[in-house]
Amino acid sequence: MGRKRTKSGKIRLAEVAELAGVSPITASRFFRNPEALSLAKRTRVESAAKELGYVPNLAARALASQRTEVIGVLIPSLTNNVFSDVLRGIYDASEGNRYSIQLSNTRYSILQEEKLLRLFLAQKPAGLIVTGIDQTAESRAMLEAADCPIVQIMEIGPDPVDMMIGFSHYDAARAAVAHLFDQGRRRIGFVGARMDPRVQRRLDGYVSAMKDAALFEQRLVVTTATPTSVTLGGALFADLLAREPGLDAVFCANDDLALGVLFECRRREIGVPDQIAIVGFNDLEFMASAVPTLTSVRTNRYEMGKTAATMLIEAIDGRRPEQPVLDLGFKIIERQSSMPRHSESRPAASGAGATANKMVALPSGHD
Amino acid sequence: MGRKRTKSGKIRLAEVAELAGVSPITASRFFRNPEALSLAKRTRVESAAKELGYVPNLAARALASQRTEVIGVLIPSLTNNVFSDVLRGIYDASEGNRYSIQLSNTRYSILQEEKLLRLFLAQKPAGLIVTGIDQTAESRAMLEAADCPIVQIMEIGPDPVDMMIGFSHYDAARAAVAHLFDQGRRRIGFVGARMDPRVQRRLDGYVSAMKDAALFEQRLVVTTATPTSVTLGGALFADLLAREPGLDAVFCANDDLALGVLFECRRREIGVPDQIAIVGFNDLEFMASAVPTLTSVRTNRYEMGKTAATMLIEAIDGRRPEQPVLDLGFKIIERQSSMPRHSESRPAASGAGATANKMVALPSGHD
DNA sequence: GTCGGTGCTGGTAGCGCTGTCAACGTTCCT
DNA sequence: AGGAACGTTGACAGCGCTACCAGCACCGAC
Repeated sequence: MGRKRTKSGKIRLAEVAELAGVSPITASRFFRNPEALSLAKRTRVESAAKELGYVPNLAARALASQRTEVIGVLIPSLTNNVFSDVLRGIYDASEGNRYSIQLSNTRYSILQEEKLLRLFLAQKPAGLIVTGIDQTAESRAMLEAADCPIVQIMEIGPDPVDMMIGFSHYDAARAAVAHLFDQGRRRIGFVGARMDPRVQRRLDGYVSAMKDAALFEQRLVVTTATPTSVTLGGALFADLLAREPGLDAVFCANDDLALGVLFECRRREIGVPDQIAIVGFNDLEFMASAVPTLTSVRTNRYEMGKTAATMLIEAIDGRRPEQPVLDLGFKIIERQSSMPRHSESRPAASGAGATANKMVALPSGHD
Repeated sequence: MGRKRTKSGKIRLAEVAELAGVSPITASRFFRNPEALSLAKRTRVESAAKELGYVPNLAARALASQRTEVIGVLIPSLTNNVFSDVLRGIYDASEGNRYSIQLSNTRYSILQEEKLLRLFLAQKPAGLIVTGIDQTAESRAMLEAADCPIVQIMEIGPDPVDMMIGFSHYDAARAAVAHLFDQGRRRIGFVGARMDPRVQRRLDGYVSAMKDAALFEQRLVVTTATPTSVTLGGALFADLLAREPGLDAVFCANDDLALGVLFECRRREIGVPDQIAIVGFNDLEFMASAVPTLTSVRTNRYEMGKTAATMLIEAIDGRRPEQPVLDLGFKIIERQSSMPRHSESRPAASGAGATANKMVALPSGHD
């Protein structure tokens, strides 16, 4: 392989123990439960380990202890910004403790998820983070039978496998539509892509809110199974507009689509919000910076990942949370794109950068 | 933990061997090197394994064989879109074979990188993917001494540790500036954030191109160590404009900044490209969809990740690539934002969505 | 003074798999 | 026909660590 072959710089636990003048078992305990040692031995082992640069062999530990210190994470996409925030939270929370993250991408396929789950479970993970609540029956059964704590993330539902953290996409969508009603909008379109279960529930929320107001029409809904993108937002909006020229607002299932809609409006010289209001979903960073600034539903993605991993680790360590289901909520961040029609839609020419920055500094979404 | 405790559904290799009527070693070989078995035994072991639902115990395998089937990946950011594309490539390439990805986030700190490297190396990974060429001396030494193939990604340099795949950020930046020269621009500003080594090399490329044309001035450069964002792009551009009102183009170190600049121009009613041309870097999806569409330097991020992982796995399996350093190149994707001044800057009102889509379908950047 | 409890420590015995090497049967060559 | 060469198989001996349980010292309680 062209690479040097080291003798595998093996410093074993036994060597540490020898240098410290204790038995290997005592040394082992030092790494797993230092409080169980007398102070004298603890310091002896500690300095011996440091002196030798000892690093435990995880494979041996896993084999002997019949469990790993791996947290399996199943997410449906690596591309979606939403998941990169969640992941960052998970990785941040797992830092500094002994657990390591094993990530797998289900690509929005519950069959793939089932396969990966089987793989994970076979290695006896310390814990599992899975996305959503729509598993196959088989997956569900495996999760129920799993001998480790499990957190379902991204949304909440009535029947948690174990723990659960997220928010109601249905309620969030209803709130977004209610906001548009408040702004005097009536003919509100829905634009959605990928149509995974969570987007579907956003659609359901939109439909129910529209029906409650007796404003629902099927032609107001444009969706596709295609993965989301900014460009796609523009294309779907074009479709929507062709079907319903009297449109006065669009609720987009995510922010990329919303940005695409905004660009398409600009292309067609449709005033935002004067002619059409736009509301996105997730409140990605650019929403506060667009012109006009774009209203969105803020979701606490980083916090979700971080809390999920923290809860999971606590549970692994035997400290189960008092509250296994956590609703992180959401927050409508009202910006220019959904202001009432007669308000001025464009900010003063200069100093607008400051305006955008001010939007970013709005009260954070931890509701 | 409130979870059922299974008896740990252990089907050992020995049981498979017994059912198949062979020795455990033969069964073991079946999973590692099936060609070494006679066809009869191979099928016997195969069906026995399937019948019992055998899943190998990776910990035991790692312990006995003194090596893992883990590929360590060190990247500086989980937030940055650029890395999510690279990661996706890496994960895609690692699918279907027996290697699993272990990801760690250095957060743009080479000290953190060194720490993580030490951690990884202690577990004897099968291979390593590290970002960039700017390691600490200590890290470099560890990499040199490592007993596994290593791929450095994201850029190429003169002194690979082992394998290397990327492109020259310096050349790419020079090409971007040359493109702006071609379009008749002279007072070209540079906007950069985070200023990690690769952004720094883009700046170096910009500076050298500007100096070659005797057009360089320090005040044309605005940078910050702050992490990048769309909003930040607007703010940095505002700074730049205050320093140099005669500006006629901006080269942005990434696309988020470029989008921020575009929005800021819109806010200030500065025509793009009539007054100011904008060029971004990476060619994220939204660049083709913005209004006007935004010129960018296309980089082959997904391919980079995928190829890196593929090369690495091949090398692990003993098939080292003939060419250990791979330059994936880049490509200037010329769009409206950098058209010459006198051309019409806005497309026809309708059908522009199609235009944007056409841009997306341009010949791919495999130079 | 003996007893049981508590805190700490150590010995024994694997966890499930694979590296090494020897041995076997078969084929091919001379 | 004999032997070497090859392909295939199996026995043995751990990999480095920890679970389990026993043992020791020391304590206070009866």
